[in-house]
Amino acid sequence: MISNSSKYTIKAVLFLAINSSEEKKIMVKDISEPINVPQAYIAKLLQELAKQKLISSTRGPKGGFFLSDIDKNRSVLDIVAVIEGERNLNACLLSLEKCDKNNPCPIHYLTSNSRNILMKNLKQKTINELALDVKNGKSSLPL
Amino acid sequence: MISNSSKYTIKAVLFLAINSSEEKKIMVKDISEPINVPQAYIAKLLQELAKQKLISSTRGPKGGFFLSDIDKNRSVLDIVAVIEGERNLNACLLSLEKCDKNNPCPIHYLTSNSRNILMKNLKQKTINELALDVKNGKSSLPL
DNA sequence: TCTTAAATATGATTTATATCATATTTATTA
DNA sequence: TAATAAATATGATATAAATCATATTTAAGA
Repeated sequence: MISNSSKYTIKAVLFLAINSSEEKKIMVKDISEPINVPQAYIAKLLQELAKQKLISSTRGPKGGFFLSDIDKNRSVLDIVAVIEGERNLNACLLSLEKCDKNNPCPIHYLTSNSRNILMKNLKQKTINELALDVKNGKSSLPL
Repeated sequence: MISNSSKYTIKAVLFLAINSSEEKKIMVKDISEPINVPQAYIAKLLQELAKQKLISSTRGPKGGFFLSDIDKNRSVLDIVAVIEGERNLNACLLSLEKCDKNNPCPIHYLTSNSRNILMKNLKQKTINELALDVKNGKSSLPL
């Protein structure tokens, strides 16, 4: 359900939230090293996010990636959804076929509450809040 | 975190729980078709479960797979753990590195409660209970 | 004890995901 | 406006997961 790509992406976006701003753009090579993800790989992921307007970027000298205020107020789910695609996110963790309350598969009730909680959490939390947690020592890097 | 293989395996084991017994063994080919999983693939998964003593089997004519009473009282988690391996199960859904309450990663609290609930559910529910749900119309096949 | 029907063991192939490489476009600055 | 430094676009390669193929072992029954 959640791929490595999503994890890498969250790392990178969180790094941008903590370290970048409109005035302080960061190059791919200066992101990949501290978050410990291959440069070419995270570049591809960040490019996709930029294309989807979830993060910001400019080309050329002095260019790089950064988060605008709008970007920082995106939810973690927004990020994950772009990487995973909506369909994968909406599939149950374990569930066998399309199923719902009216027509539950045998393990629907083993997975649905867990899944709903995860989705709610990811939807409520903004990138900015994640960054604040780190700054306040509530959670810790290195990633 | 949870692979296709686990889903297929749950389908097959549940099918066995409903349809097999010590006296009524079922061949791979008669399992793969109704649960809609390639024969050679589900064969490999069932063989692994048999090796780990989570399901029962005998070779030769009149042979096949079946669930003993002990098998039926295994938890869903027991099955999934064999297929996924313990390490993958214990990794957070999204989490970045090894993290826990004392040293939470930035998204630890977005994922841990969801994960704990899933694990608890999978651990509590037995194969037999799943089969009963189907028989009582609480959940529905086809898988 | 021979034949047959089943699981088992092993490994090959395919497909998807992750990773790497490179040419192109764009923005800055001299 | 030329040189440079960055993202972007595209596609190639490597690795892992899923799927397929086949030879071997075991048990039943004639």
